[in-house]
Amino acid sequence: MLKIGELAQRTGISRDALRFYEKHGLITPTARTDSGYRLYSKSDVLRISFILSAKEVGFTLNEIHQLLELEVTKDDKSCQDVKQFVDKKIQVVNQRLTEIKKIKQSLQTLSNACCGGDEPATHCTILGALSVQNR
Amino acid sequence: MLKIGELAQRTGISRDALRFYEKHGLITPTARTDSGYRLYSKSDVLRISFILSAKEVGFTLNEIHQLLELEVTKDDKSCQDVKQFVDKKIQVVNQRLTEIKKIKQSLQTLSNACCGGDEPATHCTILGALSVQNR
DNA sequence: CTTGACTCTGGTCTATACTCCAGACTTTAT
DNA sequence: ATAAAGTCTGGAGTATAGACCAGAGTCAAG
Repeated sequence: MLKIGELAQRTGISRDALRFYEKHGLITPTARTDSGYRLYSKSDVLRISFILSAKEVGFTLNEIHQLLELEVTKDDKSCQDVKQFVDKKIQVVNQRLTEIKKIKQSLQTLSNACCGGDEPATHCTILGALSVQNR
Repeated sequence: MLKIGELAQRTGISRDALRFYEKHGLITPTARTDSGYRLYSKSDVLRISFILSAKEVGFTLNEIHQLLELEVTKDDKSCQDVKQFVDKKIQVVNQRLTEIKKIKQSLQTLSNACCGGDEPATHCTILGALSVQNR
């Protein structure tokens, strides 16, 4: 079990941020010491790394909270709800995937354009590179 | 040439946001009318759509500003700088791409897990699905 | 030629996601 | 056993990305 400082170091996020996430229901330490110190387990580490990944790609803490809350139960009705919610999120993720690939292409084109590259000079700004993609 | 309201409608972003972007140097209207109304051209529309894409995938306005400022000149030195900056960004984008693919996989696994799916019940939360990916 | 829709600048306000104290308690190292 | 380092709660402060409003000017239609 890790104390908050150790977890902070391991995940590269601040203690304050960890407490902030807790306050907003994204994570709860697995246990507390008698004196009230937070204790985090391996699954807490996994949870944090999910939060970081999701944040990285543009989900808000609120959305991440919703994702983490998802749990398919035996109840058919709630299952349908979850599936619907998840499928909507998959669409969002797909959209995001497309956008980021376009941006990557643009950056790549830009990187290749000069410094001995053989691309014409019109690619020499990000927008130039982008509009090449769009043709 | 479009007035601010028309551009807002076309891009789905508010007038206020457009003026905000202008204040922070992300975009400048191509022209102004004698009375001071902003006038936007086609390239402004392209610029906006780049800003939106980049925002979508998690770049801050500040980073987007840097991306838009990039311009490879004839000067070799500045060219090296630009290439270095862009290559760093490409790494970031690649990282983001990996993260988002992992998240997509997890969502997909979750979506398949129940409602008649044949995945075992351990996949029934996003973290369950994610840890399956990690195996 | 006026009324309603649009735009201008400048300013305040809000939500999100933290960061940074303060004052008190706990743990660790010497 | 005491000093330094770490942790606690609660609250104030900050950066980002706008939203919203006021008061004034502008434009298009009837």
